[in-house]
Amino acid sequence: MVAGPEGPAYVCPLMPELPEVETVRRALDLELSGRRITGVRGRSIAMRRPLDVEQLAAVLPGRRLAAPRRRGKYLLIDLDPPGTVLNHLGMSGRLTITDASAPVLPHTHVTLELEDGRELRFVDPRRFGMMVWLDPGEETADPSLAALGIEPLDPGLEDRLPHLLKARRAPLKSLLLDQHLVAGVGNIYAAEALWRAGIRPDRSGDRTSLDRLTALTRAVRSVLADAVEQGGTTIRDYATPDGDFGYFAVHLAVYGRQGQACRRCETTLRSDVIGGRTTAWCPGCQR
DNA sequence: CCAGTATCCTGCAGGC
DNA sequence: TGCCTGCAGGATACTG
Repeated sequence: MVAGPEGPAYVCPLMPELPEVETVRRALDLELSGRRITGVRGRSIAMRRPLDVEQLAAVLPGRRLAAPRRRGKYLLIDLDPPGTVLNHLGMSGRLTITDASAPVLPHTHVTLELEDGRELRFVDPRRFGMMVWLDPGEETADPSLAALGIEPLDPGLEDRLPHLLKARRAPLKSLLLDQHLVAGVGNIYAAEALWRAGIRPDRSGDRTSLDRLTALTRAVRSVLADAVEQGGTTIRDYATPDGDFGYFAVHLAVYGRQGQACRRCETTLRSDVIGGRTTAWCPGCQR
């Protein structure tokens, strides 16, 4: 996150879910709050939502970055004079803070030039992410944001989520990934939360007791909170120049560990496709 | 409304 | 060695 003379500085790692986006948010807050944007470079392309560099270039220069916010996996970068850059990292998106002289990574779609000689760059090879401008007032009506469910680290999750899950027939794994119910859980932390709660990922919501759904809800919160804390550690230590950090610092129990022994019961972990997504789990202790 | 599937995109791993 | 295929995933459009 710090723009050293050597080059890139900060990046979001693989597959950004809530903890990773929160880590990026904190980095932007620490590094860029108050900085003025002096220019915008890039080329308009098709992304999750169309990337309109001409529009960004028309509105951003002259504005200052304020404290960024996060909603689910979305990053909202408020500016002054008011207006917001709404950003989603998709699954391969990165935001880097670098000196202007740093090498430009492939698939750098937008570069924001800052008054202090640094640059904020949006890099996203798979283009599943997005960066769009929201005029003041547009945020409340934005279709992406309006559809989002409960913010999982906010109070009230335990009161509401178990009942939402209980009302649905789909596999719990699929329900945790549904951003309309709870916003910010992705494939990795959904699998981890189910393992922590000892619940099979293919179990349907309505066939699970409220007590167990409450335990799952608490597991969702704890796995996200733990990962945020890990990211925070990484922030304090700063990222390696190539940005490889994040998941390596997190102790994953099941994701990517199929074929290996469960850390709780030694059973060999397996991997199944549930709701179209690869899901690692333990047939020994997830019931 | 709900559940399930296809789709976008590139990089990488595995097979031959 | 090199090409080809398939898979990975978040959000959303679509189908039944």
